[in-house]
Amino acid sequence: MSTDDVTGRPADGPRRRDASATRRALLVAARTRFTRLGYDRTTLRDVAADAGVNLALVKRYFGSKEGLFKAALATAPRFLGEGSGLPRGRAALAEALSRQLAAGAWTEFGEHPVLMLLRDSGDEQVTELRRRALAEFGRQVLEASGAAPAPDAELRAELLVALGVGVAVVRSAVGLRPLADATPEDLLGPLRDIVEGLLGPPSG
Amino acid sequence: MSTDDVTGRPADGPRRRDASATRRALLVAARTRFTRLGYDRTTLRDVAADAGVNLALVKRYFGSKEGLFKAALATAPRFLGEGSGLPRGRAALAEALSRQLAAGAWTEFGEHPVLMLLRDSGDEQVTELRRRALAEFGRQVLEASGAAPAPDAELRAELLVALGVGVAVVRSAVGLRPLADATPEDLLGPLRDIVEGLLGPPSG
DNA sequence: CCACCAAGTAATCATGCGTTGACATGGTCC
DNA sequence: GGACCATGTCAACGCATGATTACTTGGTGG
Repeated sequence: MSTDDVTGRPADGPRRRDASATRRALLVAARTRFTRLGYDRTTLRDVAADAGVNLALVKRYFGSKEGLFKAALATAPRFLGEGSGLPRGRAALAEALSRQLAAGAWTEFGEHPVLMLLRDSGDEQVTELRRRALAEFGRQVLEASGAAPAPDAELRAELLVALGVGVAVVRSAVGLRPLADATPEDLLGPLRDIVEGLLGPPSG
Repeated sequence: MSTDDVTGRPADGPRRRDASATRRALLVAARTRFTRLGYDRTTLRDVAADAGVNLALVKRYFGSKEGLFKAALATAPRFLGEGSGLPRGRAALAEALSRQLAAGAWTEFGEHPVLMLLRDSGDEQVTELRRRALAEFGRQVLEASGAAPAPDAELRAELLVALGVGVAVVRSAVGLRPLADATPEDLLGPLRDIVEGLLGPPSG
C-alpha cells in the first residue's frame, strides 16, 4: 500500500527526545492520512514515516491504531462554529456555511475535516461520536436560525447538516465540478437561497 | 474481521453448476458487503460465504477483488431517474427526491445505493466512474428543473446532488435522528422548499 | 560522575487476506 | 460410453500490516 508523502512533513530540525512533539507529529500525520485515505488504507508505518518517528511509538503514546484514530478524531473541529457557536441570523448562517465549505486551507487534515468525521474504523463507539458531533451541529443550526417552533424544525436543521456533509464529500472526495471549484462567493448566493427556502422567509 | 451474515443469503435450493446463478449470487453478496462495509473491510471469503460459493470462483468470474467491485458498482442504479430520467417540474423533482432518499427497501444493497457509489477501492478509474455518475445526475436535475440559463444553474443543480449524497450518508451511515427516521412524507415539504429556494420560484 | 527512567530503536511475531495453480466433477455431444 | 470442457474444490503461498518484545540511548537529579 504505502502511499508516500501524503503530508509535507514539517521537515523538523534535529528535535530529539521530545515526547509531546512526537505525540503531536503523530497526530498531525494521522489526521492527514485518516482524512484522505480513511481508516483501513492508513497504515501505521506510513503515519510513523510521515511523522519521522518510530513505528513502536504509536503503541507507546496511543496504545493502538484505534487509539490513534480516536485521538485524531477528538481533534476534529466541531465542523462549524468551532465551539463558539454559529452566528445568529440566516444570512450570517449562509455565509458561515459557504466559507467553511469552500475553505481550502485544511492543512491539518489535508481535506475537509468533515471527512475525518465520516471515516469509519468499524468501532461502534466511533459511530456514536460521529452521530453526536453532527447532532450537535444540527442543534447549533437550529438555534442560530431563530427557528420557528415548527414540528419539523429539527428535521430541517438536519437537512442543512446533510447538505454540509454532502458538499464536503462531493467537493473533497468526488471532485465534482463546478461544485469542487466554487469559491465562497460562488456558494453564498445559492446557499442563502437554500437556507431561506428551508428555514422560511428571512428573519435576521 | 469476518462479520457474519450481513445478507440473508437466498437459502438457495440445490442449484448445481449454474454459472450465471453463481455470478449473480456473488454480485448480490458483494453489493451488500461493499455498500455496508466499504471496499477494504469486505473480504472475498465473506462474500463467497454469503453467496454460498467457493472463494476461488470470484477469480474465475471477476478476475480479482477489484473486478468484482467494479462489476458491483456497474449494477448501481443511476441513483435517481434510474435511466428513465427525472420527472419534469420542481414539485415532481422534490417528490422523486424524497422517495428515493427515504426508501427503505434496498435489499440488493443493504443500504442506500449511493453509498455503494461512494465506496472507494483506491482505484482512480473508480473515482472517475463515480464522478461521472454524479455529474450525470446533476445534468438530469438541471434538465428536469426547467432551469433558467443562469450562469450558476449548474452549480445549483450540483448542490442538489450534494444534498442527496449528504442525506443518504447521514441517514444510512450516520443514523442521525430525526433525519434517519423520516418518511417520504416527512421529507417532501422541506425538500420542496429547498428545491424552490435553490432553483427559483415554481415553474412546473 | 553515576544511576535511573523516559524516549526511542530494531527485529520479530502472528494473522488475515488476495491470489494462485493443481485437481475433482458434472454434464453434454459425438 | 467416452472424450472434453465448463464448473467447482482444495490447499497453499506470499505479502502487508498491526502488535509486541527486548534492547539502546540520552538526559536529568542526586
